[in-house]
Amino acid sequence: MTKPPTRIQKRNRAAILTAGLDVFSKFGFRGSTLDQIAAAAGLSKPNLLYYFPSKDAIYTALLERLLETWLAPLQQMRQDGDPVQEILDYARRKLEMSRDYPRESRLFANEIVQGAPHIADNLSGELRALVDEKAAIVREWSEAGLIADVDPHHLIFSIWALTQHYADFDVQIRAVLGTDDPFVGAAPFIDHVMRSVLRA
Amino acid sequence: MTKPPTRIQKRNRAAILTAGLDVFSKFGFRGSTLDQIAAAAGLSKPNLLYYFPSKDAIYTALLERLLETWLAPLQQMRQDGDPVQEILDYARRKLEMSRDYPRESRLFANEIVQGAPHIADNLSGELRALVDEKAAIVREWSEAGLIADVDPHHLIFSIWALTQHYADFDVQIRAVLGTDDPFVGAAPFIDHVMRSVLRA
DNA sequence: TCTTTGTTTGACCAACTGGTCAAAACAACG
DNA sequence: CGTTGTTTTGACCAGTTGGTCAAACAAAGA
Repeated sequence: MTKPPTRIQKRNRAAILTAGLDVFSKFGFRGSTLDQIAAAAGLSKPNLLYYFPSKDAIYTALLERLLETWLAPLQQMRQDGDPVQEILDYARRKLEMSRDYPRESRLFANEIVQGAPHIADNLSGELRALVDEKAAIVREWSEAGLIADVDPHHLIFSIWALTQHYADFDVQIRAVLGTDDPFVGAAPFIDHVMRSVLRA
Repeated sequence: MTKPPTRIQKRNRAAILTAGLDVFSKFGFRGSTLDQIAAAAGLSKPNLLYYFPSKDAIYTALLERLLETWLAPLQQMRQDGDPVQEILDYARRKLEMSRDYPRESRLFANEIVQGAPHIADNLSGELRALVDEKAAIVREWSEAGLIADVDPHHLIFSIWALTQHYADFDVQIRAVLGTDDPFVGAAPFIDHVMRSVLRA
């Protein structure tokens, strides 16, 4: 029987997670220090460790919370509905995620690029199952001649790649474009790409 | 007047750079330790520091060497030549880079995702100039009606995203596909994407 | 008020990290 | 061989890092 969290617990846990997201997404797991996170959360380091047992626990909590929302855009893709529009909408939702949650995107990118040591199970479990399920739907659309004959898995990968790139490689894009907002022009371009690819 | 490197110097410097590439690409700059690199190179830590003055120097040397080869695929794109084929070939070369040099790709990805602290100058300098130059060529092709009317910068970004994704998110792709080789099927898919997008 | 429970902190620790240094070991060459 | 320059190493150091702990401090209910 676990006790309900007090006001202070709620506030401080939230502050720590926000601070952790800030720091971990910028420097990766090993590149981040408890002192940095504590400072960002406005707490002392021992106080931090009063709420979370370890650095790893903060990181893991963040990843778990992230994975929930991370798969939502794909989950919303429905078999009943206009195929092209469904895929276009998925790509749009995914791009919006990159735009609205770039820190989450980079946290995820850091984790994956470094070999996904904390979430390997999830990738070959939950994620794989979801992707396989949706890929089957796309395949049916293909076979029914409703969209072009494309590999469903690679189609999904291409949406991940195209959308996450704008959040993860943010610095590079801004440097090349010379703009402050890396997303300018991205939405119509990706829309055009997906439309072209799906055209039967 | 700098002396020419001895045999031993050549061998050890090369071993250190290889080891550094292995380690840095896996764990990022801060996540890697001199002990790891020394062990991977088969040297003691002080011996490592006999050849390179600091951890930073190894990392910087790697990045510099990398940037040279990293831009080559884009540099090879020529204005005289079939537009669609030139862009297709660029995408193909870029994908081959990801397949043949995944460690380099991840080293680069780690650096960029974490804000490119070591190569920010390069991005807004050399890289931007090259991209702008090639984007101008693509724009001319568009305006001449030789390819579809697409934003040249985003076209280049999409090639980066689509190709690098297979090296950088390697673990995720392998987990979802259940294969050992993340690149299976990637080449024809990307080819199809680019052809569709460029079709006028 | 007193007591209980929850919160915060300063001082501390052991392990690790990047880096130094002097001395030893080795290689090259006359 | 002996000398000279190169390479390697063990011992060491100061700063950082994740984490502990007892004690001080606040909240809140009885």
